[in-house]
Amino acid sequence: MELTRRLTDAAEKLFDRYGYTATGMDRLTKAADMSSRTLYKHAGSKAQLMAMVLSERDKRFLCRTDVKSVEALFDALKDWTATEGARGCLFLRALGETGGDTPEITAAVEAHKAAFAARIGDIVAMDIGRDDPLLTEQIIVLFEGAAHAAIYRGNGAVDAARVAAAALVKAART
Amino acid sequence: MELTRRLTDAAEKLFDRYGYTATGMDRLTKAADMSSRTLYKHAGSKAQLMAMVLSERDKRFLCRTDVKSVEALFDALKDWTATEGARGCLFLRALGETGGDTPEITAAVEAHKAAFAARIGDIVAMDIGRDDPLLTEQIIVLFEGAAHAAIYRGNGAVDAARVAAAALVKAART
DNA sequence: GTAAATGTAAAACGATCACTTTACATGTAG
DNA sequence: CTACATGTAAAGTGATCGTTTTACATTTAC
Repeated sequence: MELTRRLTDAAEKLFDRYGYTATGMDRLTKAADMSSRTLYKHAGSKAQLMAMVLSERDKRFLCRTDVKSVEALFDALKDWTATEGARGCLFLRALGETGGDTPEITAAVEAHKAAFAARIGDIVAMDIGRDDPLLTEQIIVLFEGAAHAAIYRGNGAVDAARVAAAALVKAART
Repeated sequence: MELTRRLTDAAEKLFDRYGYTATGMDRLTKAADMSSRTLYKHAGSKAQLMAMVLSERDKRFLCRTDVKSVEALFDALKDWTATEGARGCLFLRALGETGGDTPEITAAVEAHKAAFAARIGDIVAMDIGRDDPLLTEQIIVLFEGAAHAAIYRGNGAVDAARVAAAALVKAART
């Protein structure tokens, strides 16, 4: 549906820019250019709308990080922040704003983070030719850290993360 | 003032647990056991209250990370999450919830992150005997990443970060 | 031709928001 | 004795919250 896509696209921008709780439904209806009746017919509730937004974002993230090396992963992160800005992980922010008390949101965050961790594990395995749980955890930490440190440190944080990741990968390969 | 401390302590817990925007003033007055009149006399506004909370938290953070080595830094992080839980950086969460549009909060976050980066720089310098901007940036990223990945990966994220940090420090020392 | 589906605009819902005010109690300093 | 500072409880401020409803227009399908 074109309407649903228009809604989730507008909602993602507003939630990301102003926060989930601080974004009111009237602002959402205006941005998506639809009546509140239609919004509720398509989304059900504000929490479900956020869950839809997170699900779309998860898909987009997995597309953008469909890469074969750890270095390419951090290039992808740099692309992301360049095109969409660096405001931290929208999933963790939504979880924090709702205290984990909103089931739809909590479920969407858990699904994304599981997929994210699996994706990193795959990239690490492709890069060094075998599974490596510790290196995977370290790359997860470096990626998450770069995404959040970039908020106040800028691109330098992503660069530092990539260099660190490359050193760890090199050490793991030998 | 004992009252002010009682207020900021209660507010920090509520903001951390439920989020800044989702925490109402009546919940705050009840938790601090004071009238709203007294709350406003001491805090001025909700945004100023959050700024006070962040300022207190900044002090506590700097006390807890008054260490001399990078390894001790990650031990301190593990202590922190063990005693206070892992819900991500309250400063970045407050910034995200307000979209950077609340001056008192934005200022408190910037002050803390500047102090944090300086602290990491000091620890790195003490550990390897000289300044190292790249290593400092990498430790910032690892610390920030461990704090956020710990939300969904648990203590393993902090352990992985410490091991990675130790390897980077060792490489920088030789 | 008519009924269902899908949309709009706009009013109304009760609840809650951050914040202020009124009215009153208490201790304390000049 | 008085005056002020500091606190409480509770009602009231207008605005905004997420959500539902009413009333009506348009398109699609049998």
